[in-house]
Amino acid sequence: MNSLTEENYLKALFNLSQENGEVSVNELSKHLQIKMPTVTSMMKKLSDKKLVNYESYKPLKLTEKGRREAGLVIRKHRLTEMFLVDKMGFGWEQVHEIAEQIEHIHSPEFFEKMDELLGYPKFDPHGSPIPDKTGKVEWIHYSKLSDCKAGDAVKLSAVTHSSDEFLKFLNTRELKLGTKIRIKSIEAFDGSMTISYGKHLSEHVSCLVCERLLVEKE
Amino acid sequence: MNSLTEENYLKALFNLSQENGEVSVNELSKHLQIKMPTVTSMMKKLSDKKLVNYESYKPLKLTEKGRREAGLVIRKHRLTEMFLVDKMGFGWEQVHEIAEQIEHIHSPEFFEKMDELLGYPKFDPHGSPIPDKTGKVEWIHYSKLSDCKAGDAVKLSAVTHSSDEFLKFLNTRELKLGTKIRIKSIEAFDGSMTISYGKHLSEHVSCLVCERLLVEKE
DNA sequence: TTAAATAATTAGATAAGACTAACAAATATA
DNA sequence: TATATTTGTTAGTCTTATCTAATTATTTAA
Repeated sequence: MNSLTEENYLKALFNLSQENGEVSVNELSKHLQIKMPTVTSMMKKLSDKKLVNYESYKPLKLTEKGRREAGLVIRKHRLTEMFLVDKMGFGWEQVHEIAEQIEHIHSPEFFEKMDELLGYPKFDPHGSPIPDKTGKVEWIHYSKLSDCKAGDAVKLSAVTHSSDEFLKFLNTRELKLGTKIRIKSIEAFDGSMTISYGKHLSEHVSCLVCERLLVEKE
Repeated sequence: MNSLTEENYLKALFNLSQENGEVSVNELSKHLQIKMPTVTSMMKKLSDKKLVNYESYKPLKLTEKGRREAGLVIRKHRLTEMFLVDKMGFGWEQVHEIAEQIEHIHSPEFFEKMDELLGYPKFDPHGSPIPDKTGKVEWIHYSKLSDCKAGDAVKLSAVTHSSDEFLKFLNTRELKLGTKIRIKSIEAFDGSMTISYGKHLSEHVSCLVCERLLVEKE
């Protein structure tokens, strides 16, 4: 059984290693807001538990076991977010903080019941895939809106950040998952875009926003 | 902000001091399964935080502030139990363990939403009153079934123990809250009773069980 | 290719919350 | 009332998870 703290390290490693599978101590330290020596010592501990491959001065990698256990925590997080939105009436911008706590509840029955009541959902309210009961996650490769070209027609399928402020911003612009977007133009010097969707015929969005929106080409 | 550990001590003090308002270190130690020296030092800490009136070798008493904060934890526990039973379809014997964990979630909105979805319930699935938003609880004085006389007709209104095994036992006997019970006879030597209710015309229940059933006289 | 900057580790300290062993106070019993 | 038992406290240790300061590797830049 992993402690709440260990679960948080595993989850962070899982999320950070999505790209290349490797994470530096420094990255992990910054992401968790925990000083590097503390991270180093936890990596040794998780290495003893066969959850992380750790060698001095080498990048960190989750083992298969570590990936599985991290996946199970993330499964609980995402199921919870879905439950809060679908069954309790929260907005997608409100659920991250609550799920961050509920993901550590130890009760298979509780999450089993959520899953059942939700009808076994495959994605959470931010478009992230929900790992299966073994902790495995189907990795879907969406494009960033920022990587699209002027003229492209795409569908908003997920967001990469779940902070309250960012999602509230999307709410004010009426940008939600499923929204069909057309890229009217891209500013060459800062990567910001002018897009149209629904009733919004001409909205300007910054590069930062574009990088956080994941889309599927139509 | 109290730690999870502190919350558990407060809650235990609250529950144990229902009778006379005072609890001994020994009692608290046994109830929490934590050795006495640990309890003593935590009492000093809670005393510094003005949550407990602590003096060496004197019985423990929650302060007004302590009672309020304990009440708020118990409110979260009982709202959760109600939610699990009413909105998620758990049995009353399954919810204690889960609520024991969820009661420590820090999110007023989460419990506010539960309360709203449940229609502001006054009692949990075991008949215990749910403290209000200030942590205050309406103390209702039911009788123990074991204190009733032969011939009494009563209604089962609450149970004093929420363990899985005990509640499963009540399930098998189809004893639920609201059940009208008539006491047919009482064994003088062990206090066990023969009772009738619903389709059960003659059930024998031990003294231990009678002490855990709270009833209202009709 | 050496010096500077960055990243990582080691060593040692601290706080929370648990423990045991030993002692002291209060209560119960002979 | 004197003694035995039970209850409570003190002192000191352990573990987990954090920190800072100092040191060592590695990487980057001159």
